[in-house]
Amino acid sequence: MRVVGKAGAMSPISIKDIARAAGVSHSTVSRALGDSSLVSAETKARIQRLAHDMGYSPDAQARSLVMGRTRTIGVVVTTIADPFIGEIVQAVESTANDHGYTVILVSSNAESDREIKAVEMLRSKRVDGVIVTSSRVGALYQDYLERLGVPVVLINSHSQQGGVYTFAVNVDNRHGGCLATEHLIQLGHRRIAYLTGPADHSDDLDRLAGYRQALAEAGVAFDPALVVQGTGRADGGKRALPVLRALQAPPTAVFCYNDVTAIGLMHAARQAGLSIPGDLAVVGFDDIPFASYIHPPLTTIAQPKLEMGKSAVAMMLALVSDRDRANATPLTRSGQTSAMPSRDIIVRGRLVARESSMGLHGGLAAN
Amino acid sequence: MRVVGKAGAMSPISIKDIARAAGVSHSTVSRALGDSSLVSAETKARIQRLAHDMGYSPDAQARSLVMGRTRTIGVVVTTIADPFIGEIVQAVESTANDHGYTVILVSSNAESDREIKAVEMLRSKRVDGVIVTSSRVGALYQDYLERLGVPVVLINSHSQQGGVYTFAVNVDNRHGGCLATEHLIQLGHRRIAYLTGPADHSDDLDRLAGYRQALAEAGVAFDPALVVQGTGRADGGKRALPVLRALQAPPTAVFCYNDVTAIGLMHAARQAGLSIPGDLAVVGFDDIPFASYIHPPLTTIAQPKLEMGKSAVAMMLALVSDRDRANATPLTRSGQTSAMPSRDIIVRGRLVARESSMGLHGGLAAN
DNA sequence: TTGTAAGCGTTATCAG
DNA sequence: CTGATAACGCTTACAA
Repeated sequence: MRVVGKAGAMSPISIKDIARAAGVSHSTVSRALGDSSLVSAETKARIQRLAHDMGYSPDAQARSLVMGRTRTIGVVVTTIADPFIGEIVQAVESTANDHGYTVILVSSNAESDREIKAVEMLRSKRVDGVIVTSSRVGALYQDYLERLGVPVVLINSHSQQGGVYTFAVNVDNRHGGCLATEHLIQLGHRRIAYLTGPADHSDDLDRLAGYRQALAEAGVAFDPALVVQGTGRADGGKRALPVLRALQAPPTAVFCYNDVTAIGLMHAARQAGLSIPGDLAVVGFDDIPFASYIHPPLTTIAQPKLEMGKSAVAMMLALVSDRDRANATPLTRSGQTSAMPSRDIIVRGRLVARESSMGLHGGLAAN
Repeated sequence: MRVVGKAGAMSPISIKDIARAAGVSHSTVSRALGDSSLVSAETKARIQRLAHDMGYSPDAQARSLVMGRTRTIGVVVTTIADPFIGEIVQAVESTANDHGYTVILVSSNAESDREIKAVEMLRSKRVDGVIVTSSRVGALYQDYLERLGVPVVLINSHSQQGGVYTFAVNVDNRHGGCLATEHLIQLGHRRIAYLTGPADHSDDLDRLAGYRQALAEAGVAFDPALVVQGTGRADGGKRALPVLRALQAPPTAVFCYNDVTAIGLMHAARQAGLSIPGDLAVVGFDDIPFASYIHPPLTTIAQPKLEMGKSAVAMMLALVSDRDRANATPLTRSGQTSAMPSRDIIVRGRLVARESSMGLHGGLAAN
């Protein structure tokens, strides 16, 4: 049974406390703890033991104050209660941790006042960099991010114009749109709708472009009536169904901006008595965890979320150490250095064919 | 067009810079910025203007160093790529932010080495408190948490024994288990299975207890064969199906530890050609966002996630300010103070009846 | 009302 | 190898 001692808010022990206990100066303790070669192996060992026994924990704030970096990155999301964002953040957080970095999480709910408040907070905390996920980064917001003076890496976010500090990791939306549409064409569909995400989202426009490209390559005429407005949320899919059915020549297949939209659409279709994929084949985008668990399992374009998170952190870290190195030689406008070959990383998604597009015994999956 | 100036890593401006520009001492600046009454309204305004114009941002670390608190809380989760946890964290993060607190997110993947690394990190960052979500807090882990010396609030987590600093917000699992089971009994089911979560999880045991209580109150005999082991993940539901079907007297309904398990079960059932709820009625627990979007929509016990997140933060903040106040009067073992009436908050879930238990025209939902 | 000085816990520079 | 000493940016007695 361990004696706990006074449970009150005792301030944690510092290197000075250890110094006193060890009969040395606090700088020697600092060196010993930092495994410096300027301390005799003997006293080093002694001090390290002592520090351990006394339950010493270095004060990251004090250290950061003098070191000029916090080993902390800010992660800004609209909401983490979104399965796709959740997976990205999970990847970001764990790779950051593996590299000794801590993550401060801020959610903005896509409200611009919260966004600027968030940035202000991160600035005060002196984060070494910021990663922004799945946001449409408006001009004002981007300006604030720029002024942070630290590297900013955008994941699947669109910014107005590239800024000095802004780098990005994006999925190849056009390619994904192509894959999805080609898949449906291959299954014999000719009237294929595209159910969009939120308006003015560049991801959405690129996926649409991929859709059109695939149609064109297959010699299928593009029909603007088949492009239906969604929201990027489940309700968008729900509300789109009646619109699709009201068309003179309704589609036999729908490519949706994302999985959540597709799920909303399928839900509504089912309630309307439509069979999927019999009456309507559906393809989503993202491959959220539940895509394979809904009924029918959703065909989708899988984004390599883990890879994207890792890449974003790697990019961030490269930028940070870059800046360290470049104290007298600041980043050039192009931001090119040996360690940082490019300011944009594009990763490709892959088609995950499931039953929502081809049924249990349909097309490619026949067995 | 704004001139950006040297893009290099210029250190941000400090109160000394402002002091120099304003022709006053840095302490006057500090006071002015802190809106102290010890500065003439005139100079105060002048300094505040200046600070704004110069783009000043206070250094939270320096401030924390002298103030002794960081206004930062650590949030530890197993993984945020879990819809339930995601929603809790969302609630925690936004309420914390509303109160001027920043959230450091750490995910442990339920690996004990990561858990202790996480705690060590939070300690170094000098967080004012820690909130732990949905973990089985093992003895070792809890010991580490205790030694942090800051308040710890557990959300839906079970700890071995209450420690000095450990407080909790929990859903009433027994009550939830009761609700779910009563619902199935009311629909006429008598052979009702319980599909468990991960082994040795107290949540699971309490839900089981609620299940048994409801059975007993309805005069239905408890059959141990109907308690089938799951994992808390979708695969648990999947693997449980054959076990359930192999029983001499298979159940007509299943209450699952959580929604994810229920979804895995329903998925498997569907592939096996069973109809839900016709062949098997299913009830989950949590009410994750997708519960209403799967097919059939899942009947479940909704946890008040927003309320739980808010309560946890409120509790945390109360504990923190408590400790502030109690510099000379440390917390007693009971931790009772005026502001903190109880060390445990229990919230009740509510039944959300959907089609997985009663079909479109079944029971209560008939219209 | 303002300035001076000390101190928070570190690291780093410079003598010894 | 080790110890003073300064510095990081801030708050806060204590003096003026």
